[in-house]
Amino acid sequence: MSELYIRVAEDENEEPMEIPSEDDGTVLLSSVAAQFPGACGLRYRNPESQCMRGVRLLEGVLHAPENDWGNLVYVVNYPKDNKRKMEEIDAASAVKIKRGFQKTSDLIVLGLPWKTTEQDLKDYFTTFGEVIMVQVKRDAKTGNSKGFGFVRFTDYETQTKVIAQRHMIDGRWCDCKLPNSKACPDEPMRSRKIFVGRCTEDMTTDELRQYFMQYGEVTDVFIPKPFRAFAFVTFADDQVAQALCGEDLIIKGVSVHISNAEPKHNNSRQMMDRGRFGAGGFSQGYGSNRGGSLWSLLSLIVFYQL
DNA sequence: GTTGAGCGTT
Repeated sequence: MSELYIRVAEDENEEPMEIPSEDDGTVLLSSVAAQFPGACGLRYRNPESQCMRGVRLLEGVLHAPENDWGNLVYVVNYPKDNKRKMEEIDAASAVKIKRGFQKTSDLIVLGLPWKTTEQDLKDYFTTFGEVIMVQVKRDAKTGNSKGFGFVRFTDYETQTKVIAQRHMIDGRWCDCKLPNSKACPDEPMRSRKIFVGRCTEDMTTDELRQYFMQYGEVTDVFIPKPFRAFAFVTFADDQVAQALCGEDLIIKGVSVHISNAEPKHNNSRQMMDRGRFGAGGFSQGYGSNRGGSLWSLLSLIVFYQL
Protein backbone atom coordinates (compact mmCIF):
# COMPACT_ATOMS: atom_id res chain seq x y z
CA MET A 1 0.00 0.00 0.00
CA SER A 2 2.84 2.27 0.82
CA GLU A 3 3.86 2.61 -2.79
CA LEU A 4 0.47 3.65 -4.10
CA TYR A 5 0.26 6.88 -6.00
CA ILE A 6 -2.68 8.67 -7.50
CA ARG A 7 -2.56 10.82 -10.59
CA VAL A 8 -3.33 14.45 -10.14
CA ALA A 9 -3.33 17.22 -12.70
CA GLU A 10 -3.90 20.93 -12.77
CA ASP A 11 -6.42 20.43 -15.52
CA GLU A 12 -7.96 17.48 -17.27
CA ASN A 13 -5.72 17.95 -20.25
CA GLU A 14 -2.57 18.66 -18.32
CA GLU A 15 0.06 16.08 -17.65
CA PRO A 16 -0.72 14.35 -14.36
CA MET A 17 1.64 14.17 -11.44
CA GLU A 18 1.80 11.22 -9.10
CA ILE A 19 0.93 11.99 -5.52
CA PRO A 20 1.64 9.44 -2.77
CA SER A 21 -1.18 8.03 -0.71
CA GLU A 22 -1.08 7.06 2.93
CA ASP A 23 -1.00 3.55 4.30
CA ASP A 24 -4.74 3.53 4.78
CA GLY A 25 -5.34 4.43 1.17
CA THR A 26 -6.23 8.03 1.76
CA VAL A 27 -4.39 10.98 0.33
CA LEU A 28 -3.48 13.98 2.38
CA LEU A 29 -4.54 17.32 1.02
CA SER A 30 -1.17 18.57 2.15
CA SER A 31 0.47 16.08 -0.20
CA VAL A 32 -1.53 17.54 -3.05
CA ALA A 33 -0.82 21.07 -1.95
CA ALA A 34 2.87 20.30 -1.80
CA GLN A 35 2.81 19.91 -5.57
CA PHE A 36 -0.08 22.28 -6.28
CA PRO A 37 0.24 25.19 -3.89
CA GLY A 38 -3.11 26.60 -2.85
CA ALA A 39 -5.04 23.44 -3.69
CA CYS A 40 -8.12 22.95 -1.55
CA GLY A 41 -9.46 19.70 -2.90
CA LEU A 42 -9.74 17.25 -5.78
CA ARG A 43 -12.36 16.35 -8.31
CA TYR A 44 -12.62 13.81 -11.06
CA ARG A 45 -14.78 12.97 -14.00
CA ASN A 46 -17.20 10.20 -13.20
CA PRO A 47 -16.85 7.69 -16.08
CA GLU A 48 -20.51 6.76 -15.91
CA SER A 49 -22.18 10.13 -15.68
CA GLN A 50 -19.40 12.09 -17.35
CA CYS A 51 -19.94 14.67 -14.64
CA MET A 52 -17.25 16.07 -12.45
CA ARG A 53 -17.37 14.73 -8.93
CA GLY A 54 -15.77 16.02 -5.81
CA VAL A 55 -13.51 13.86 -3.73
CA ARG A 56 -14.52 13.54 -0.12
CA LEU A 57 -12.38 15.70 2.11
CA LEU A 58 -12.40 15.31 5.88
CA GLU A 59 -10.03 17.22 8.09
CA GLY A 60 -7.35 17.46 5.47
CA VAL A 61 -7.69 13.86 4.36
CA LEU A 62 -8.90 12.96 0.88
CA HIS A 63 -10.85 9.74 0.67
CA ALA A 64 -10.93 7.53 -2.40
CA PRO A 65 -14.29 7.28 -4.13
CA GLU A 66 -15.67 3.76 -3.68
CA ASN A 67 -12.58 3.06 -1.57
CA ASP A 68 -10.47 2.85 -4.67
CA TRP A 69 -8.65 5.63 -6.45
CA GLY A 70 -8.60 3.54 -9.58
CA ASN A 71 -6.75 4.77 -12.58
CA LEU A 72 -8.51 8.10 -12.86
CA VAL A 73 -6.81 11.42 -13.23
CA TYR A 74 -7.83 13.75 -10.44
CA VAL A 75 -8.04 17.45 -10.98
CA VAL A 76 -6.96 20.02 -8.47
CA ASN A 77 -9.50 22.40 -6.97
CA TYR A 78 -8.52 25.89 -6.04
CA PRO A 79 -10.39 28.24 -3.73
CA LYS A 80 -13.46 29.99 -5.07
CA ASP A 81 -13.41 30.94 -8.72
CA ASN A 82 -9.69 31.23 -8.74
CA LYS A 83 -8.70 28.74 -11.38
CA ARG A 84 -5.18 29.93 -11.51
CA LYS A 85 -2.34 28.40 -9.65
CA MET A 86 -1.98 30.14 -6.37
CA GLU A 87 1.70 30.60 -6.95
CA GLU A 88 0.85 32.85 -9.85
CA ILE A 89 -1.23 35.06 -7.65
CA ASP A 90 1.62 36.91 -6.14
CA ALA A 91 1.38 40.47 -5.06
CA ALA A 92 2.58 41.84 -8.34
CA SER A 93 0.06 40.07 -10.48
CA ALA A 94 -2.68 40.86 -8.01
CA VAL A 95 -1.88 44.49 -8.45
CA LYS A 96 -1.82 44.06 -12.18
CA ILE A 97 -5.21 42.44 -12.17
CA LYS A 98 -6.61 45.12 -9.99
CA ARG A 99 -5.19 47.83 -12.15
CA GLY A 100 -6.72 46.21 -15.17
CA PHE A 101 -10.13 46.85 -13.70
CA GLN A 102 -9.23 50.13 -12.14
CA LYS A 103 -11.44 52.94 -13.26
CA THR A 104 -10.00 56.29 -14.06
CA SER A 105 -11.07 59.34 -12.13
CA ASP A 106 -10.86 63.06 -12.62
CA LEU A 107 -7.48 64.51 -11.78
CA ILE A 108 -7.08 67.97 -10.44
CA VAL A 109 -4.50 70.06 -12.27
CA LEU A 110 -2.92 72.58 -9.93
CA GLY A 111 -0.88 75.60 -10.88
CA LEU A 112 -2.19 76.39 -14.31
CA PRO A 113 -1.22 79.70 -15.85
CA TRP A 114 -4.12 82.14 -15.90
CA LYS A 115 -4.16 82.13 -19.64
CA THR A 116 -4.35 78.38 -20.12
CA THR A 117 -7.54 77.27 -21.85
CA GLU A 118 -9.28 73.96 -21.97
CA GLN A 119 -8.03 73.49 -25.50
CA ASP A 120 -4.50 74.05 -24.25
CA LEU A 121 -5.05 71.42 -21.58
CA LYS A 122 -6.48 68.95 -24.02
CA ASP A 123 -3.62 69.48 -26.44
CA TYR A 124 -1.09 69.00 -23.71
CA PHE A 125 -2.57 65.94 -22.02
CA THR A 126 -3.41 64.17 -25.26
CA THR A 127 0.31 63.61 -25.64
CA PHE A 128 0.01 61.16 -22.74
CA GLY A 129 -3.08 59.34 -23.87
CA GLU A 130 -6.68 59.70 -24.86
CA VAL A 131 -8.40 62.46 -22.94
CA ILE A 132 -12.07 62.17 -21.98
CA MET A 133 -12.60 65.51 -20.31
CA VAL A 134 -10.81 68.71 -19.46
CA GLN A 135 -11.99 71.65 -17.38
CA VAL A 136 -10.49 74.97 -16.41
CA LYS A 137 -12.16 76.39 -13.34
CA ARG A 138 -13.05 80.04 -13.76
CA ASP A 139 -14.56 82.83 -11.74
CA ALA A 140 -18.24 82.94 -12.59
CA LYS A 141 -18.30 86.71 -13.00
CA THR A 142 -15.01 87.64 -14.53
CA GLY A 143 -14.38 84.41 -16.37
CA ASN A 144 -10.84 84.46 -15.14
CA SER A 145 -9.15 81.16 -14.59
CA LYS A 146 -8.75 80.12 -11.00
CA GLY A 147 -5.50 78.51 -11.93
CA PHE A 148 -6.62 74.96 -11.65
CA GLY A 149 -8.67 72.50 -13.60
CA PHE A 150 -9.50 68.88 -14.10
CA VAL A 151 -8.62 66.22 -16.59
CA ARG A 152 -9.77 62.68 -17.14
CA PHE A 153 -8.16 60.01 -19.23
CA THR A 154 -9.52 56.90 -20.85
CA ASP A 155 -6.85 54.62 -19.52
CA TYR A 156 -5.79 54.13 -15.98
CA GLU A 157 -2.22 53.62 -17.10
CA THR A 158 -2.23 57.10 -18.55
CA GLN A 159 -3.62 58.49 -15.34
CA THR A 160 -0.91 56.80 -13.33
CA LYS A 161 1.77 58.16 -15.60
CA VAL A 162 0.39 61.68 -15.45
CA ILE A 163 0.14 61.71 -11.68
CA ALA A 164 3.68 60.48 -11.35
CA GLN A 165 5.31 63.52 -12.91
CA ARG A 166 5.23 67.27 -12.94
CA HIS A 167 3.95 69.07 -15.98
CA MET A 168 5.23 72.14 -17.76
CA ILE A 169 2.10 73.76 -19.12
CA ASP A 170 2.35 77.11 -20.87
CA GLY A 171 5.47 77.95 -18.93
CA ARG A 172 4.49 76.87 -15.44
CA TRP A 173 5.07 73.70 -13.49
CA CYS A 174 1.76 72.05 -12.70
CA ASP A 175 0.83 69.08 -10.56
CA CYS A 176 -1.83 66.50 -11.26
CA LYS A 177 -3.32 64.78 -8.27
CA LEU A 178 -6.30 62.76 -7.22
CA PRO A 179 -8.79 65.33 -5.93
CA ASN A 180 -9.55 65.23 -2.24
CA SER A 181 -13.08 64.19 -3.01
CA LYS A 182 -11.74 61.05 -4.64
CA ALA A 183 -8.90 60.31 -2.34
CA CYS A 184 -8.47 56.65 -1.54
CA PRO A 185 -11.86 55.57 -2.84
CA ASP A 186 -11.23 51.89 -2.27
CA GLU A 187 -8.92 51.98 0.71
CA PRO A 188 -10.63 50.82 3.83
CA MET A 189 -10.33 53.64 6.24
CA ARG A 190 -8.20 52.48 9.07
CA SER A 191 -8.42 55.29 11.47
CA ARG A 192 -5.46 56.43 13.45
CA LYS A 193 -7.85 58.23 15.73
CA ILE A 194 -9.71 56.87 18.71
CA PHE A 195 -12.68 58.15 20.62
CA VAL A 196 -12.10 58.33 24.36
CA GLY A 197 -15.41 58.24 26.16
CA ARG A 198 -16.22 58.89 29.83
CA CYS A 199 -13.45 61.44 30.24
CA THR A 200 -13.57 63.62 33.31
CA GLU A 201 -13.20 67.35 33.24
CA ASP A 202 -9.87 67.36 35.02
CA MET A 203 -8.14 65.40 32.26
CA THR A 204 -5.88 67.63 30.25
CA THR A 205 -4.56 67.12 26.75
CA ASP A 206 -1.09 66.74 28.20
CA GLU A 207 -2.20 64.07 30.61
CA LEU A 208 -3.99 62.17 27.89
CA ARG A 209 -0.96 62.45 25.68
CA GLN A 210 1.28 61.20 28.48
CA TYR A 211 -1.02 58.32 29.15
CA PHE A 212 -1.50 57.16 25.58
CA MET A 213 2.17 57.49 24.73
CA GLN A 214 2.69 54.08 26.29
CA TYR A 215 0.85 52.53 23.37
CA GLY A 216 2.55 54.40 20.57
CA GLU A 217 3.42 57.77 19.17
CA VAL A 218 0.61 60.23 19.73
CA THR A 219 0.24 62.84 17.03
CA ASP A 220 -2.78 64.68 18.34
CA VAL A 221 -5.06 65.01 21.34
CA PHE A 222 -8.30 66.90 21.07
CA ILE A 223 -10.64 67.73 23.92
CA PRO A 224 -13.83 69.52 22.88
CA LYS A 225 -14.59 72.72 24.73
CA PRO A 226 -16.84 73.15 26.52
CA PHE A 227 -16.48 69.91 28.39
CA ARG A 228 -18.30 67.01 26.77
CA ALA A 229 -16.68 64.08 28.55
CA PHE A 230 -14.90 62.71 25.56
CA ALA A 231 -11.70 63.27 23.67
CA PHE A 232 -9.97 62.23 20.49
CA VAL A 233 -6.48 60.80 20.46
CA THR A 234 -4.65 60.28 17.21
CA PHE A 235 -1.74 57.91 16.87
CA ALA A 236 0.95 57.84 14.24
CA ASP A 237 0.12 54.21 13.58
CA ASP A 238 -3.38 53.10 12.76
CA GLN A 239 -2.68 49.64 14.15
CA VAL A 240 -2.12 51.10 17.57
CA ALA A 241 -5.40 52.97 17.38
CA GLN A 242 -7.32 49.94 16.18
CA ALA A 243 -5.78 47.72 18.82
CA LEU A 244 -7.12 49.96 21.56
CA CYS A 245 -10.67 50.06 20.31
CA GLY A 246 -13.12 48.36 22.64
CA GLU A 247 -10.82 48.66 25.64
CA ASP A 248 -11.74 50.14 28.96
CA LEU A 249 -8.69 51.96 30.26
CA ILE A 250 -8.06 53.51 33.63
CA ILE A 251 -6.88 57.10 33.45
CA LYS A 252 -6.46 58.98 36.72
CA GLY A 253 -8.52 56.31 38.40
CA VAL A 254 -11.34 56.75 35.94
CA SER A 255 -12.49 54.09 33.53
CA VAL A 256 -12.63 55.52 30.05
CA HIS A 257 -13.95 53.65 27.04
CA ILE A 258 -12.08 53.52 23.76
CA SER A 259 -13.89 53.20 20.49
CA ASN A 260 -13.40 54.02 16.89
CA ALA A 261 -13.56 57.65 15.86
CA GLU A 262 -16.15 57.71 13.14
CA PRO A 263 -15.70 59.70 9.97
CA LYS A 264 -17.20 63.12 9.96
CA HIS A 265 -19.84 63.70 7.37
CA ASN A 266 -19.03 67.25 6.48
CA ASN A 267 -16.90 68.50 3.64
CA SER A 268 -14.32 70.14 5.76
CA ARG A 269 -10.93 70.52 4.24
CA GLN A 270 -9.74 68.82 7.38
CA MET A 271 -10.71 65.63 5.63
CA MET A 272 -7.08 65.50 4.62
CA ASP A 273 -6.10 65.22 8.26
CA ARG A 274 -2.46 64.36 8.39
CA GLY A 275 -2.92 60.95 6.87
CA ARG A 276 -0.81 59.55 4.12
CA PHE A 277 -3.70 58.78 1.87
CA GLY A 278 -5.91 61.69 2.48
CA ALA A 279 -8.13 59.81 4.83
CA GLY A 280 -9.22 61.10 8.00
CA GLY A 281 -11.47 63.74 9.46
CA PHE A 282 -13.41 62.18 12.20
CA SER A 283 -15.99 62.91 14.73
CA GLN A 284 -17.75 60.42 16.83
CA GLY A 285 -21.12 58.94 17.22
CA TYR A 286 -22.18 58.37 20.72
CA GLY A 287 -20.38 55.15 21.48
CA SER A 288 -22.17 53.15 24.06
CA ASN A 289 -24.54 55.93 24.96
CA ARG A 290 -27.95 55.19 23.73
CA GLY A 291 -30.13 57.68 21.91
CA GLY A 292 -32.53 60.02 23.58
CA SER A 293 -29.96 61.34 25.96
CA LEU A 294 -28.23 64.66 26.16
CA TRP A 295 -25.34 62.97 24.44
CA SER A 296 -27.20 62.37 21.26
CA LEU A 297 -28.34 65.93 21.19
CA LEU A 298 -24.91 67.34 21.81
CA SER A 299 -23.32 65.05 19.31
CA LEU A 300 -25.81 65.96 16.64
CA ILE A 301 -25.47 69.67 17.18
CA VAL A 302 -21.74 70.05 16.97
CA PHE A 303 -19.19 68.37 14.79
CA TYR A 304 -15.73 69.11 15.90
CA GLN A 305 -12.80 69.28 13.61
CA LEU A 306 -10.03 66.89 14.43
C1' DG B 1 -6.29 95.23 -14.82
C1' DT B 2 -3.89 92.19 -8.69
C1' DT B 3 -2.82 86.22 -7.10
C1' DG B 4 0.08 81.08 -6.87
C1' DA B 5 -1.84 77.21 -2.40
C1' DG B 6 -5.58 74.89 -3.21
C1' DC B 7 -10.05 71.09 -4.44
C1' DG B 8 -14.81 70.89 -8.85
C1' DT B 9 -21.38 76.98 -9.41
C1' DT B 10 -24.69 75.19 -13.13
